[in-house]
Amino acid sequence: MARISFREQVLQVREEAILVSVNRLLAEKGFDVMTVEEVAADVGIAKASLYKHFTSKEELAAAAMVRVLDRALAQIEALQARAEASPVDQLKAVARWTMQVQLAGEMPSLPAQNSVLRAALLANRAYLDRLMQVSDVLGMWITAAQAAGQLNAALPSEVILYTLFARACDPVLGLLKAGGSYSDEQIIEILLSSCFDGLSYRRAGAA
Amino acid sequence: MARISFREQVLQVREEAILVSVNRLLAEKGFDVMTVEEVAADVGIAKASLYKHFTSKEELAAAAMVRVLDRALAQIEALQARAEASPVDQLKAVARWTMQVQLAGEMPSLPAQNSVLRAALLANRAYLDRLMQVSDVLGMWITAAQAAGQLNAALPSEVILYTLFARACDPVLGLLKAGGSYSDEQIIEILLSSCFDGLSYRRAGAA
DNA sequence: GTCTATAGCCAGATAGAC
DNA sequence: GTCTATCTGGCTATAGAC
Repeated sequence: MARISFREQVLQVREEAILVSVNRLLAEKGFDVMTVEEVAADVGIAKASLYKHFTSKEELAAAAMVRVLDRALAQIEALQARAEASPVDQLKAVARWTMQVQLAGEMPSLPAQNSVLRAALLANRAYLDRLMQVSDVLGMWITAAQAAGQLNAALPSEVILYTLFARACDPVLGLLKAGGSYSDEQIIEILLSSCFDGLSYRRAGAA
Repeated sequence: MARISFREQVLQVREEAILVSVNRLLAEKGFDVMTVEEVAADVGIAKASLYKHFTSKEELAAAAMVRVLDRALAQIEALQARAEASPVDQLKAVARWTMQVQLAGEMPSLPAQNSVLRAALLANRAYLDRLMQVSDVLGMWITAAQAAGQLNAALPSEVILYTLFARACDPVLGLLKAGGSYSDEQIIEILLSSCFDGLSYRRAGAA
């Protein structure tokens, strides 16, 4: 095991603090509105110091995405360990976790249109790597659930994958939370039902 | 009927041209990235002239939202005329129209986090008025469909309303279109199915 | 590596001539 | 009402002292 100097540990801790701030600010305001100055002020360092750790605002966002994808992968790994759960239950657990993160105000939100940011993300190995890891595991669960007759096999598996990813930025969560009529847990269960069971009526006993 | 001078007609035409440009740019880039200068250049007038018609960027966005809500209300009115359709079919038709507009690149997208914009929208009578009109009609259809056993009565009606509204900014549409495997019509039918019937398997013949 | 200070740029909004 | 020219301010990013 390589020795890590005290100085390097301090740097790691600082980088972690930066990512916590970026994550929170990205969740609160989104990429376009968040400013690097804000991040620096939130961490309590100078803006120029931030740029020694991350060479651009886009890289800062990418690091935040890597961070949240790592959290997702940890969740997924924990789910894999419990082999008794059916594929569809594992997928529901992932969706539940995703919505919990969003309701907790910890889900970074990036604009889909910004081409500079897109290019930075697509050039970021760490990000792409995690994104593919998540997609691979979820894709396997989806295929298995369809084969087992738990998920609608008429839907393309990519549609199901994208739909699950989209739970991370579903505006309905925020609207219901703003309404104040439901607890976070209730909101999640309601949306889990509307997502998997649909808006239409289901005869009692349907899968 | 008040006489409208030629000069006033020219102004109305110009305002309409402005709104068309704003609508398109809001759909393409979103509010934060769109610039007033861009809008002016697209219309072919000077930025200062734009500010004679609309006193702020937020008001510009609000006017675009009023415009799209008017289009939605026209659709809804046309649906109301066809009384033979069941409530759930009318709701599906609205969702279908909403997704068509988004796929056509004509759905303005506003950030949910921007507080200045939110305040401007909530202070805009024309916007709130249309939003309530749409919500009222859809709300009635939802209640009727639930009473008729077509929609899941266990779901709060506001959840269904919000879920339908959210079709206007569903990222899955863009992801599938970018994939290139499906036509716009196929994408819409697939997402209509996943929205109303859910991701889970349904026994054949279920409503 | 950290800071202060600033370059360089571009946004939203306005002044004032026509 | 339209234009050109400009103001004002905030942004990303960097230089250079410590």
